[in-house]
Amino acid sequence: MRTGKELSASQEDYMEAIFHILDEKGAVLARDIAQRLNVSRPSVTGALRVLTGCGLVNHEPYGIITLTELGHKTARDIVRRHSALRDFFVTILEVGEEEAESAACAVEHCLSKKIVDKLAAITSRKRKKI
Amino acid sequence: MRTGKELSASQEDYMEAIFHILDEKGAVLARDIAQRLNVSRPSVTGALRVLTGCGLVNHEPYGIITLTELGHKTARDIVRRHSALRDFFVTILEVGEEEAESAACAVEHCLSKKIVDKLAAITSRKRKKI
DNA sequence: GACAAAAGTTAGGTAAGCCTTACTATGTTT
DNA sequence: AAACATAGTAAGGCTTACCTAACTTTTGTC
Repeated sequence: MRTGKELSASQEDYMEAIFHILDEKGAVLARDIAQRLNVSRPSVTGALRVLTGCGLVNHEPYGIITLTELGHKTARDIVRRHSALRDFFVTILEVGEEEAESAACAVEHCLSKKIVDKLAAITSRKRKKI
Repeated sequence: MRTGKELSASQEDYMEAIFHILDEKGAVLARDIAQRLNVSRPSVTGALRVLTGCGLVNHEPYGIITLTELGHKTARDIVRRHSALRDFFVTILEVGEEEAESAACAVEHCLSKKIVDKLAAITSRKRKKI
């Protein structure tokens, strides 16, 4: 188990997907992940193995897919970061929803928590003022 | 010549390096690029071939290295984007120079011109006020 | 102009990270 | 127990971006 290792962009995408599917359906099938990420099932299997190895996901072959406590925290952070960025782009930069979303996707994997937090602070300051 | 193709992050780094070396020394050796990017000379040869193919660089084997008009414009944009981001991080987010620099490096390859321009506008607005 | 040093190129290889198709295994449902 | 949906494995491919070793070209110096 390589806990603590930095996740790659695509690994973060998998975490994000699992988090959302869990949220929306209550249970996660590998198939759902594949569909959501536009990826083949074997790719999902591979990703799950790695994420399980990192201590983020609970998963045994043919078993159910859940997030560990650490995984849940991690995924929530990733999702928050994503939202914070999208909100910043929409609220502060005033770009369209769609562009904001894709910019958030692109950037979310390369900014530190510190910087994202500062961006979020700017967004919420403006929201309070208005 | 695949003009118009998006550059990868490392290709942008090469462009940036060439631009800076040209600016500082007036002429570019593959060696200088290698040194600056911490890369082997063969890697530079390969990158130059691709960038030449994209119509950004003028270079024939054993010949001098220059930027095409398009290449110059492209490189200048990349450099501007980099500076704009670093300035935004320093001036608006108030993070340290070093962190700002590395965040700029990380993000510069994934944000649209439009968004970077908006960030730059925020920076210059604040600078005028203060 | 010869020749050594410096610069550049070629050839061949590694590694990470993705992805795929085709096949096999499991497990659930009737 | 058969059939069907779902999951996993095996085997392999592609791309990007590097590397080293060895060779070629250019350049600078006597």
